[in-house]
Amino acid sequence: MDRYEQVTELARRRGFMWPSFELYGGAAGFYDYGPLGARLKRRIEDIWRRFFVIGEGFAEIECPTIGIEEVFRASGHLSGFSDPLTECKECKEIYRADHLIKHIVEVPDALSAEEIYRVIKENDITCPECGGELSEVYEFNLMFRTAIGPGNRHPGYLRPETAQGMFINFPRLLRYYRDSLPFGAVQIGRSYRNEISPRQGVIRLREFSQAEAEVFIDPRSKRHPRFSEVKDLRLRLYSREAQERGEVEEMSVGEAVERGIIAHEILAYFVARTYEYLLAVGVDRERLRFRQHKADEMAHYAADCWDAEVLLDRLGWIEIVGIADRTDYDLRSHMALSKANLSVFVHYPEPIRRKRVVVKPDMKALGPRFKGRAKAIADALQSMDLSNLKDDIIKVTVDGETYEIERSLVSVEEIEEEIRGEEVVPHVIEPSFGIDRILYTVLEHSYHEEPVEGETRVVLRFLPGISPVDVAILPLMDKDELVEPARRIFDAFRRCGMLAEFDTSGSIGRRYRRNDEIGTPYCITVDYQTLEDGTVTVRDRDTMQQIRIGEERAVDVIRDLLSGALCFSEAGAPVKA
RNA sequence: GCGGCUGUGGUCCAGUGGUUAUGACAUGAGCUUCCCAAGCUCGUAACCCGGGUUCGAAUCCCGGCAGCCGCACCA
Repeated sequence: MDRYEQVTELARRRGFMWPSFELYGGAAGFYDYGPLGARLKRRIEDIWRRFFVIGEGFAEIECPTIGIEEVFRASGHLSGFSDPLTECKECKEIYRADHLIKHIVEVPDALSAEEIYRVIKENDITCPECGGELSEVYEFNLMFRTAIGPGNRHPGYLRPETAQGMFINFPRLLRYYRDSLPFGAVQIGRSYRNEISPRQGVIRLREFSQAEAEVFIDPRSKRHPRFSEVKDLRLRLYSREAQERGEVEEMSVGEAVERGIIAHEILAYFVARTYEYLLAVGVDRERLRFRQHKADEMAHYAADCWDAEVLLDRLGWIEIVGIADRTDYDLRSHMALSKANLSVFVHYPEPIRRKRVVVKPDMKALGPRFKGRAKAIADALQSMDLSNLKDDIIKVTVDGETYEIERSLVSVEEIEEEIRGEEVVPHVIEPSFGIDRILYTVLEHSYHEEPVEGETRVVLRFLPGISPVDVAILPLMDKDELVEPARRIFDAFRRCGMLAEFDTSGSIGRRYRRNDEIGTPYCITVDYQTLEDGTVTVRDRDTMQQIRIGEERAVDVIRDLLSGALCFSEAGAPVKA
């Protein structure tokens, strides 16, 4: 059994996660989170909120998971998110149809399925494996399609990313942020991709959870005001050049920007915050690196892109976060299709005063004379170079026809104007997190086995605040005189909103092991001494050491231990082994 | 999707064309003043699904589903 198997087996058995629809034989690409997994996921998401919603001040929104066709036409998912496939009629092998005609057509991407099929036919292309005849080319789109309302007139698509919700709400968000850049909006939610063959448990799912931030910035400056907070963080970077050499470099974020390894401060800032977040949920620093996309693997619009990758036992280096500079691609696409103005008016610090020469056609005269064409002619006059306006008769050509205008009908004035700012289309920096992959990584990186008196102890070393259960309350034995005070303590925890478990079953040692296996950081045991002096023991998951504290302090001590305000060895009197 | 391997209680695994399908661990009840998976008693719990062959199928055959590995795919 390798680590992947051990972790997934534990996860299934103890209620973290398991394949969906097991009752009916299952369906690949779908996973359920059980009682512990759902809590763990919520905690991972809540820490994400602490970083990006609270820490960065990005507003969290929630949009439908079904989108209408226009959204995905603009985003490019309708055309670019599908692959043209063809199948060999003999050996049933499936090929990317566009790959088969690469040597004939320069840009196969531009062709429709029918056109690709025609090229295949005309060039007698056959199955590369067996030489058999190829089937018609069909589009396989990775988006799930459905119908909105009865009939098929309004197709809907399950969103393949949460990002579009932020883009299409840009005007509302901009108003919310009182018309000023930069600002960010985030969404945590489900996305859907109809993967051809999902594998590896929760690593490639057809329905998965993303946490995405879209940070709208002024494209004229890619500096970040809080860059100094992160510039000394040292990260493992696997840049394009480093990948050529095959070795990861460790350097500070500031150095990476100075040397031009990370494109700019803002991108680097979010790489750094991502690093801090991943450590905060329990990703192992030694098994984490940031890898830059190579030019050919980057989405065509992206200016630079860095993935956070983690090392997993069976699967190798896996992408768990992507941080991309999407430039203004998305907003411009939506502008083009929706005709809405998605730019922002940015004020200059000081208005710029500028002299300008303006051409003013005499519309009183031009209007009656040229009627419907007057506007076009006036526009043409205004866009003419001043040097052409010197003659007594000015010749203007509009739509192939030439008109003669007397010079007297055109006045030229020099005016001084004040320019207070300009319209910019914001660029977007997008940190995009795969929550399910992060959750699996946290499980695997937390998983430890250690020998204890000839037995193997399995411990999930979750960071405090991540573990699905905060504390377990255990009567030493299942006796009324011990159970009653233990219940009292248990209730106190519940009243304070902490996740406590109560367990009387089996020997005390067995219960400690059970809690180790699900990562409960502390166990409180009520024993016979509790009845005498009102103290209980607190046992630390990682060291298995114990201290004694007064029963009435239990809630406070555990809370402070979890928050890090208190250190275990100083929280109470040590218990002799 | 293709090819190979696999599918037995919650978990891991044994096994056979024929009565009531092994075992371990886990789990429930109980006993034991029990602090690191101890012991004892009793219990719960399984042959992936569908079809075929057969007097009889969990076992053989076919199909499906799922998992693993390889290929392809991975915006």
